[in-house]
Amino acid sequence: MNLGYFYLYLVYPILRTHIENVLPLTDAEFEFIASKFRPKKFSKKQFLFRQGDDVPYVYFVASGLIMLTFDDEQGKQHVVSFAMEDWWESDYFAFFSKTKATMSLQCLEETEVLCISLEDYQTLCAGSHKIEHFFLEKANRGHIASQQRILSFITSSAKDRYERLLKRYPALFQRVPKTLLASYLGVSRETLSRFNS
Amino acid sequence: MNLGYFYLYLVYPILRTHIENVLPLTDAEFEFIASKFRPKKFSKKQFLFRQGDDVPYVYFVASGLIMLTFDDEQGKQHVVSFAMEDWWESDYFAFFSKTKATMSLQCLEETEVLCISLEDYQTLCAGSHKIEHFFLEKANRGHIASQQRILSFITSSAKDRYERLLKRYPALFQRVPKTLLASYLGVSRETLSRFNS
DNA sequence: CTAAATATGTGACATATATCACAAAGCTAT
DNA sequence: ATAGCTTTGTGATATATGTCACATATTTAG
Repeated sequence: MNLGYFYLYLVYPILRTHIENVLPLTDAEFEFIASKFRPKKFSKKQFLFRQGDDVPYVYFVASGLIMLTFDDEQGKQHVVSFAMEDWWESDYFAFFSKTKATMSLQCLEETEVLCISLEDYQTLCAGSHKIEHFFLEKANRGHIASQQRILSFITSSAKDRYERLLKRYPALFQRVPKTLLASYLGVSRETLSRFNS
Repeated sequence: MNLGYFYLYLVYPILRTHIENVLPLTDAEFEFIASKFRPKKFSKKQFLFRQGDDVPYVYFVASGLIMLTFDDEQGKQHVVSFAMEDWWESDYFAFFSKTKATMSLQCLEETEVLCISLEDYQTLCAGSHKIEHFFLEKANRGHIASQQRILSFITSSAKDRYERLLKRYPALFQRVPKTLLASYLGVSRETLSRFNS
């Protein structure tokens, strides 16, 4: 299979650049990796999967914006995380344990992803020390980022969390309705609105 | 080197059992792994490292109990996590990026650990596909656990978080002062005390 | 272009939690 | 056994945030 094939889809070079930020790859290595990823395109509001579904893939977001949400017993929706260009997302627990999703993954904009199944993920890791190392690196960074977010819940008021988010990801405030940002921050929409005054 | 050497320290079999919960190992493989870990013992209140120090190791807790804490600008201490028998802990960001610790790691009881340096960690991963896979598995589970905890901050009141913690880790309430549990839950000591009535 | 749906801002009030102060109980080291 | 430190509980009060209600602005679909 010719490497050129993958470049018909603009998403593949984005993945390659993303991986090579962590470690360099030969063309052959990338071709092997790319052969395990499938491109998919979703429209705004479409679900990649819903609570209760199987979780067939881990997703690499090449363009667009998606959110991971959890619906509680009272039917209230909570935003667990956003994922934009260059981020990985899934319900990792359900994906790895082959259980049903406890969360939903939904598009906030038209979004292009590259996705990989558990089987292909395992084949890839077994066949390439490098890519396994890359995924370890990503998992560690994800873990660290989560710990930072936990710390912000323990140490900061909602207003402080809001201001830090605004500073770090100003673009989010243009792209995401305030109701969802409020949910992500763990406050009511009304309280978040009042932070502006 | 004889495998028996490692078994002079009771901590090594604990590590082996722990790893074999994820994947089986031959004696030779475990010997290689064990050769990279050093046993250390700390007394109650002793610091494994403090905010501002280098973070020389990742720690596997064989016995005892430690906590990861963060001191904010006002000098207030916050508990980020507890780690008891069979858990891994460190300031992972500082460890991997070789920067100074943003958190402290301190013993709540006399504690025995096995620790590994970044250099040995990398040697281990480069030399054993299996152990790299094991660490990937751990990192993923850590990431998942953190996400669960974030979810509990977004969706639940302090009282609910308290009750869930009590149910899941009843032993903690015997082993850890309430002030520290309150900090871990992100509430004041007084509020936590009132949950009992 | 229009109607409906969605998103946002704000007042009034309820509730959860923090803070401060103090006393009692339990540990710890000599 | 004693003095001092740490831990815990609880009242009074302050503050942050949630909830409900409604008006207005903005976006979306036909």
